[in-house]
Amino acid sequence: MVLPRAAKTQRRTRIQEEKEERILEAALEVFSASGFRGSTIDQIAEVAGMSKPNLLYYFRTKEAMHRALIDRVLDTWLDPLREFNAEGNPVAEIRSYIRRKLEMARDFPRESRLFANEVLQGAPHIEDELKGPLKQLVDEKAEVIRAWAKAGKIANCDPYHLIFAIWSTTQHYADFDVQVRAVLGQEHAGDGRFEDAARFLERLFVDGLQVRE
Amino acid sequence: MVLPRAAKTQRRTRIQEEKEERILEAALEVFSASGFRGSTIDQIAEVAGMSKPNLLYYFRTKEAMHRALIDRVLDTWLDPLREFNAEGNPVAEIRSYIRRKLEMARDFPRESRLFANEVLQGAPHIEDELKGPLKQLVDEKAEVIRAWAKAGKIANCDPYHLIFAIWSTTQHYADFDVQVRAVLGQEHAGDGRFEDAARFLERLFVDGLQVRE
DNA sequence: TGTAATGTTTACCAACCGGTCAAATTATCA
DNA sequence: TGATAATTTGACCGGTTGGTAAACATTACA
Repeated sequence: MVLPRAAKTQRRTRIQEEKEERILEAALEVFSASGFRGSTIDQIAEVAGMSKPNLLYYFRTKEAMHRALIDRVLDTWLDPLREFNAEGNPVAEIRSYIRRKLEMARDFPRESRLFANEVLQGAPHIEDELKGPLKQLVDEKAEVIRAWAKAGKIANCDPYHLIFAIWSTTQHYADFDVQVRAVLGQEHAGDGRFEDAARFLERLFVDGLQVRE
Repeated sequence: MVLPRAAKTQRRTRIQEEKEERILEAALEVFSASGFRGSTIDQIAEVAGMSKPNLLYYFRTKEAMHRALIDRVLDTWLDPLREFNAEGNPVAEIRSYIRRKLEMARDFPRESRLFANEVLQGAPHIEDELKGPLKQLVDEKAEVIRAWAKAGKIANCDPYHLIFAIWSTTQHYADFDVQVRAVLGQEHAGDGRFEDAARFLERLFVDGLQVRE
């Protein structure tokens, strides 16, 4: 009998886990570099070191691979925002949020580009995630920031646009890496630009959010 | 005789100008939404209301269309940075730069996404522009900012990362529009988010760059 | 060990895609 | 107006792409 995909939902064998892992890793590599439409199953198969039909044995369609990848990565991607703590010191919380986001841009640029590609092209596959879990989480943290501002702990500012500003400035170093490198030139070959960025951004946001007399 | 593309370089007829205009407009629409690889000539042809071979009569290849589009748009896109004036008041200059960039994100989001798509996927077609004209312009303006900082007119900060921060925060509202809308929800249906963003960003950068005692 | 389920591959298909060609149509201008 | 050049189109081509069918190989397990 051939009931591969149906059986999978019941119990996963060692082989299944290994292969699905390898496929998703390869899919991340390819999708993040070329976007959904720009990527081909053959490319992913080659990176994964498997044949195309073999990939399609584990994921019925290209879309299914993409979806599985999104689902797996989205949670991790939002972790830094989740750690945002209402009880902590506001300035320290914002500072460490920036730092964590920058570390992710440095260490997981493919994940960042995966979402950037997706959102840039109208988010055809993740609309629900944006309007659901993402919005919910941001609403919650925005409320925290608003409370801080009301209590006079930080300057009065629009919490949503603050979050957007932190997202955009930090993810910029992953998504637009080529541009950043091109502008900075050869002398910033290593990871030094991330430290420079951290210094600049922490200062910008901390000073920019200081309560003005 | 059929010498279409050769003749074009000598003098352009009314029809040629009109059609090339229509094609590039359609190309902007399609390329900005799907990236280079994700776009097809058929899509562009349909948007332009012309047949595919007709398009290829004016632009020999898909790449030629893309290149012509990039060349046409890049100059306009860098205009706000060019207007950055060394003689002006530093805070006012930065403030109006932010404002102009935000206006462009609002009024020309397709142009922004065109470049975002390109850079995100490794800038395969605009590498030269990034390392040449763009870097040159940024170097020049970075020097201006550095001089301001040295003269104590603004806080001491890395001028390159300041420019990156302004780019990323403003272009975010064009490139990640879907996400911004999803998070803000229906209540921000109109262009109000741009005014909120302007208020927030101007204040963030102005206060963040104030000279600290 | 045998056998049924799981995993892999080869060969293939229909749709799509970038691009060509030659014929047909339209504009230009002497 | 007529001839010549410029423009437009339909038919087509070879290569690619997402996906399938079925034969073959391997694993798990009674």
